[in-house]
Amino acid sequence: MNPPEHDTPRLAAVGEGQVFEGLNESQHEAVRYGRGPLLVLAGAGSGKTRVITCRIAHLIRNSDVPPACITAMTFTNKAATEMRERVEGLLGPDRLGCWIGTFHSLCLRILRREGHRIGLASGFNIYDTDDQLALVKRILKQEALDDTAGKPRSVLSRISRAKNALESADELERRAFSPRARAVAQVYRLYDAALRKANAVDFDDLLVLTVKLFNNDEEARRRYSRQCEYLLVDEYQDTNRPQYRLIRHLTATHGNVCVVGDEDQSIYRFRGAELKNILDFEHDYPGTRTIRLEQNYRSTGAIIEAAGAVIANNLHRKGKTLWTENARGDRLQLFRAPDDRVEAAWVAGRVNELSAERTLEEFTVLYRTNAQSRQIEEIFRRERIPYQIVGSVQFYERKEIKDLLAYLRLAANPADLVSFRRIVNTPARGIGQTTLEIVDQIGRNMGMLPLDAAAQALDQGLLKSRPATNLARFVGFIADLTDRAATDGTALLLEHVLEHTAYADYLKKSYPENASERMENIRSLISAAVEHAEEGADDSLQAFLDRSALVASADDVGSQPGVTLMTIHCAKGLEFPVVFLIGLEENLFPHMMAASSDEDIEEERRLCYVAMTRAKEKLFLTHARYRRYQGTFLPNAPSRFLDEVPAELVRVVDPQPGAMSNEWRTRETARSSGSSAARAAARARTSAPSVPSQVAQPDPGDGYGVGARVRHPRFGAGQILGREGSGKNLKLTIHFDRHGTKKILPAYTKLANTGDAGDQSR
DNA sequence: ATCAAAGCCATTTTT
DNA sequence: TGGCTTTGAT
Repeated sequence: MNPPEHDTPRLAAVGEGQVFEGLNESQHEAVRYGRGPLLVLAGAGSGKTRVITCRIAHLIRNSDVPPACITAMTFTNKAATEMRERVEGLLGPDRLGCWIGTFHSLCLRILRREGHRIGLASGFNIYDTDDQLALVKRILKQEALDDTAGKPRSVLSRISRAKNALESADELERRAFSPRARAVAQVYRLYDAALRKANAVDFDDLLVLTVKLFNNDEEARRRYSRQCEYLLVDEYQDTNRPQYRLIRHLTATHGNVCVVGDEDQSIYRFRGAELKNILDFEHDYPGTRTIRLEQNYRSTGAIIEAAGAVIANNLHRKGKTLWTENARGDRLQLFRAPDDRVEAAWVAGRVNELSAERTLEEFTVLYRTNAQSRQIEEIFRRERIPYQIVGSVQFYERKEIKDLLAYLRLAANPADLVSFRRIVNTPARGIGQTTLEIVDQIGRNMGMLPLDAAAQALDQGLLKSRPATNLARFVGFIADLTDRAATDGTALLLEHVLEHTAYADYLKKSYPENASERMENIRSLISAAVEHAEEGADDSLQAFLDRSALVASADDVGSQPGVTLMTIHCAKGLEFPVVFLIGLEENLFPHMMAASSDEDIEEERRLCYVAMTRAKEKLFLTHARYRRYQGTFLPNAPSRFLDEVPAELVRVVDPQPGAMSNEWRTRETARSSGSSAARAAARARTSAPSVPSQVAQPDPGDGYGVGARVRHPRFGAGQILGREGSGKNLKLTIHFDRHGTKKILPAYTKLANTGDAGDQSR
């Protein structure tokens, strides 16, 4: 397994020193390690990108490995770009020759070349979630399965889960025991058939079909294993089953793979990431050398210690202890806000205070759910603090962009049913439901593609004259577009679509509020097309569409001036001098939906760990005792994660008595002094600060205090949100983890008290 | 065909 | 609470 030529790097190689410069001992070992499986457990801020890039440079420069045998896989384009640039920085501007890209782009490349071997037609389009959803909705409606299978979103997510488990529709059906599961399996089968018919693949398919190819085709497998003779995988903790299989296939002949990851930063379980991939790596690849990168170069000692104490509560980990030579730094600050407005105001106050000596770009506000950005945005606008929100609506998900691209996609692939449907009457051109139903009918009965079916309907004179003219014009336009695609560049095609459809007028009419903004987006799309052509790689329409499908966000983090607001998920891989982590409350973080299983709680804790380790110098934590959430104003106990931070690392800040928001004040005075909420608030203000959290609500003595966790014989675990009446008439509003919110009379139902969510001290 | 009212329902989302 | 989809009326 260890051919001698790669065992010892050649010392005489030019620039060897440069490749190794400044690496610590573990990093150095990881970079120089020869052939065979290598697991690099890289803690947050431990320089893992550096290790990967240096290793690639070292292989090429010092070990004479041909670049064509090196492949590095990442999850994001951003990571891939950064890696490519850094390797180029180390090796000089000469052409790299090795493959550095995302899993999806690698698979796409393979499928474009080899897809025919598994019956995939060339020129397929790639469907994103939007397109998938459109297809699922169609199927549900057509088959009248809406009621049985569930809502489109949930059906789609079940299908996706099955795909990520490498389960076919047949397999899903075999172990489907409820009518609903059977219906889902049926939709899955129809959905896959519809995809193939539309000559399209979804994101999951890119991976799944590549695995299928390698399952069936040994020759292809061998060919690509050669390109992956030195395989490096980034963020291994986030790989799902197809990705795992893919890596196994590609390394079956040589077992030569270097995976880099951190089990403590795995936060995509909900998308199929399997933590066991990294936990079992040593078992899967016997003879693995494991190297831990535990020195953190990013954060202060206090931050590292605090984050380490939190993550130590997880059981499912390999175990690492992050340390740093950096100064201890300030203590963390914890602000206990009475409500979410005060919380937001406090964040704004700290930003204003600290911005005397820092630029706004050094701050970030992190939250668990997108909805939490609202309060922050409001106060930032009021205080005139510039901010930027990252990751809410992706550029390529905008309607105007998707519309325009749909024209090109249909021109490139006339089978693309979803694109056809999307634009056949957008902008409105008098092609209505009735017309489309006729076309649909023909398409299904005669097995025709949408455009052909439309032509057929016209030929047979099945349409009234007005719709017929309109439809004929549309079909003609797409045909014209297809012709032009052979000669014109993408930018020109887009301009043509824009002009011919009078899309600008459509925008003005349909979206008077923000038509110009949307038009600007279209301009950006056209610029992207121009740039793409200028890069000179592959100017074909397909190459542009592929890129549009796989390149997610156009706007990069930090590209806009101001404070950055984003979810914790979006923050992964980033770092900021000052971090505000807000909304540290039970039900929110850890999120209600994740309260049911230990695995989910551990993932939430990892999320908390990721958030904390983004901070370089200052870390502020906040929780609100009351929060407006989904239209209601509810109490929440402080997050259990707060209890896990050692008290001596935290300075607790309680609000000024007068610092309550108006709404809070009116509530407080409106209620009688005996009201539990008012008492809780009073207690919150006067209580001595301590890190083990206070209960948000006083216990009324019967064990059914607001915030308490209870168990219902039929609905299972839940949390008390409110109470009315007393004695026999006591009525509780309980949110059940699995069955939603219900009103329960404890006099009639036996409720078991499972401990107060507010008091998590173990 | 188009628009307004009314119901509905809420995590996270690298590609 | 608000954003999205469905429904109903013109």
